Amino acid sequence: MERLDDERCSLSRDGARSALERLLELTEVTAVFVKRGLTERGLSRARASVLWVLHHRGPVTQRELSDVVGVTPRNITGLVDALETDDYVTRRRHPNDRRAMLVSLTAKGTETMNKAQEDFSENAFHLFFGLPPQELDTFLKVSGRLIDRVRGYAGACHDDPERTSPLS
Amino acid sequence: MERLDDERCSLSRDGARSALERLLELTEVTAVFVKRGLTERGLSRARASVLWVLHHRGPVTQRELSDVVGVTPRNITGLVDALETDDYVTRRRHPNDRRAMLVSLTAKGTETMNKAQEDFSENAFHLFFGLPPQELDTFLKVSGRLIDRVRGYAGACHDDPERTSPLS
DNA sequence: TATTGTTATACTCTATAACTATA
DNA sequence: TATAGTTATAGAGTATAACAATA
Repeated sequence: MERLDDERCSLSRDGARSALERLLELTEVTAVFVKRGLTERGLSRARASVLWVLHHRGPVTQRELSDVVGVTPRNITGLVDALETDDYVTRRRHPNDRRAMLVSLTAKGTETMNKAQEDFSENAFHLFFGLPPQELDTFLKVSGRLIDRVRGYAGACHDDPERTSPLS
Repeated sequence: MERLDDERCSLSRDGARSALERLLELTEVTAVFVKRGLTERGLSRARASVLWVLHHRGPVTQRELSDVVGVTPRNITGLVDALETDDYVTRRRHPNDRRAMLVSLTAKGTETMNKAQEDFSENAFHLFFGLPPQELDTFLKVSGRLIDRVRGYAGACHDDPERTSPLS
């Protein structure tokens, strides 16, 4: 914090490599952690993605689920089937378009997502508590920049901007 | 950088939540990026994990692959079958234990992993280039702390310390 | 014609359980 | 007995393709 950073182009090959290694490690442990939390609730990532979208957008058609979740309509049929069997969601016909199905959260589904959101906040607090605010700021700033860069040269093409769920 | 951080306990619920949201977004785009890179090489995550272990440990038994990669021996059989079909690895009998198989990289497998490692460094450099060194330091420091915390209260039990591959 | 959701089919990754051949 | 790897089987998630009902 004392050093003047007049060595701002000093990124070495090795430094870059170990930085990416650490980023991947962070990615890995986070993914394992998220998956573990979902498994404890009896949810897979794919099914949780569907619930997440329903929780934040309200009732939507399977077509929209397909677009937002990022899997084919065929797979949405399977995921909604499973979630319906477990009483997380219900299907009903769209009032204006008789081809389409409207998928909604049941009471159990809503309750599950509310609880999940509480636990999310709780976990977030424990995870970031005690970090010096300035370090947290820098972490968020760098994270944002990395996100932009990865998005940037990760194609800039077929990345659907609609897909913004933190679960998938 | 100028502010004295005498507000070091000021983490709000909202601040924590949005921090975790950003972390998950970073995790997500990184995972997508990694998967895309693997797909371009015709590799899945699971198969790449096996190649990664072989690249870093040399020929190992399927039992060891099972332990390190973190899937059942049955699945190692399947993954090695597929990698053998595609000429990435070969199987031979273990010289001292006729029950066991020794799995090794072929020339193609070695070449693939060398190229992957080059690309890894290349990507790392482009990803982190231009960041002020002090910001990068802070990012790595906070990342390390988050990794420790997630590992810490993500059970502290069934996390096998052998499983340290950045791919799985 | 185009779109919505489904049936049919297939591939990958994952797991458990039973079996074999060796230790 | 215990271990290494396999066969057998099952389930989840993914995909494409063909089809029915509707727009």
